[in-house]
Amino acid sequence: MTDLTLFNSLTRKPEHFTPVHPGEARVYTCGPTVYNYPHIGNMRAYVFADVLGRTLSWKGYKLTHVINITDVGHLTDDGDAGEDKLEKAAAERAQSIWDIAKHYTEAYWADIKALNIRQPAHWSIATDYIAEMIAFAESIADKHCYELEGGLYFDTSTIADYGRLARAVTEEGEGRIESVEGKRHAADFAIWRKTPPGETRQMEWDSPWGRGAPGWHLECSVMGQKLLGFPFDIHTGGIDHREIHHPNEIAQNQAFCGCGSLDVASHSGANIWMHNNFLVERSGKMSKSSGEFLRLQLLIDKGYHPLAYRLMCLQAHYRSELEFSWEGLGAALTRLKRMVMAAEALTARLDELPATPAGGWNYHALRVDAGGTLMPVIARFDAAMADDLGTPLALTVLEDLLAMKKVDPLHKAEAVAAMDSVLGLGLFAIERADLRLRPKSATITEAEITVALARRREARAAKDFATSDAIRDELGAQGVEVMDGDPLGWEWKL
RNA sequence: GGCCCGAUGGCGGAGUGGUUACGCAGAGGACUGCAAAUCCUUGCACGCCGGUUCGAUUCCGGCUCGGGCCUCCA
Repeated sequence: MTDLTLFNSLTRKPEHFTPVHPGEARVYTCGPTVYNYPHIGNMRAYVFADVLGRTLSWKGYKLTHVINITDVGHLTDDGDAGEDKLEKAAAERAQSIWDIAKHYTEAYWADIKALNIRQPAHWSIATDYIAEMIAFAESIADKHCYELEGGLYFDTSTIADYGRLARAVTEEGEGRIESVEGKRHAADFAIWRKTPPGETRQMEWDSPWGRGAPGWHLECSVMGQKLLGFPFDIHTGGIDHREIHHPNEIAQNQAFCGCGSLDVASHSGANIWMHNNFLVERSGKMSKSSGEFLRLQLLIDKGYHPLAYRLMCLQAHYRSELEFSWEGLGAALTRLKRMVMAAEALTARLDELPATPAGGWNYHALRVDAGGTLMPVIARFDAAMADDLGTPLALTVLEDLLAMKKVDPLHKAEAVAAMDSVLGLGLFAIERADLRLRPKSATITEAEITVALARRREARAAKDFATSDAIRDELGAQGVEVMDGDPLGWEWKL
């Protein structure tokens, strides 16, 4: 078994994974701010975090994964002149802020489920930790913070190596940020924001610095510390967080730990910081503020199975940008279909396999073919995943395995189940037929298709090919492709 | 303006100092009344200019182009 190597954004180097607590892996993932629907680019971050978690399980670690839900404190801009995203959404829709948060949290969870992302040990909701946030802030206030009209601010000059994760000093720049009056350094950020005099917010709490709400960066520090303890093993998030949010989170963690230098990585709160790159779309970046953005549900409405999108993510390395296109999604769907069909041939033997171990298959749990003929291919798969989550390569190994002839189907079924428990494509959970989603634009029902196909079968039996071809053309005009040699018989054309 | 990335076949996307994954699309074959689906086989690439080297797509420098961040974003 190959040692697990992960790329640490803090050192910008691949590092061997050594758990803080032997046999355990504790992972914190920056989750969504629930003021709007997640787009598919957002979801790439959770597919990545899920694959990381599954790989840690595969390596035999007992995983504790936390994903937070930000339902307060995230401003529309970082100049502190912005509004809270949740408050803004609530005002615009004349809804309770709690309803807004609930609605979008549930939409997010639906996407999580559709993408076969495993449930973390905790979904930590920011507003459940207000008291802890105040306590955390109090503990660092004297040494590292100062109070202004607007609230409590973190003085970034009080800690060493500020911004090291970002590899950039943002002190100067073009000065496009409207600076807050009295801030000592441009990079200083709000720990606690006071509600402006005369205003009332839907979400506000009393604190030693007045009635108000916590700063966005504070939440993650507090929930990570509370649920996983400092230092925990891995902190993940989108690459955008590498520049502002995570450096600020690290600064708070350093202050909390009473540590200075970042020479010891654990002083940042986590041993390894990992960031997934963006999903990009040629028409422009995936930005929520631009209005239009791609939701997973749109993909489904067009007839693509959500797991085709998961496969699309897995085809690229998490640290590479990934280009989204409908053609690319279609390619992933076709690839997934062929993998599912190859796996279907093995399902008859699944009952004979040992029960799936808690937490999924892992390298040590393989027993049917231990030391046997499939170990070389399993070792290749393991090496691919162990090398900083090499999913593109791991996929090719899985396909090699699926194509192998003359191997014991039972052994093969176990190996496929094991690899799939790492990649999470649900090869044994979905069937070829499940991939035939009905596009919303379809003008014909499945019942009508069945009737037409029955008529066509009669015509073919009577060797009346003119009629049978006419029926096929009619169906084709309605977006239905007839496939005589296929068990399904027909498919939607995308 | 500052900081940072990238440039691989038709598209997507790995990887490597010497034999360049893989997927989709394309081509040929099997099968089929035909077509599709499926299976098998297969053609096609490392931005430009220098340097290091026996040898560079891979290392170094420059150039061109593209992208990201320095407002919000995974």
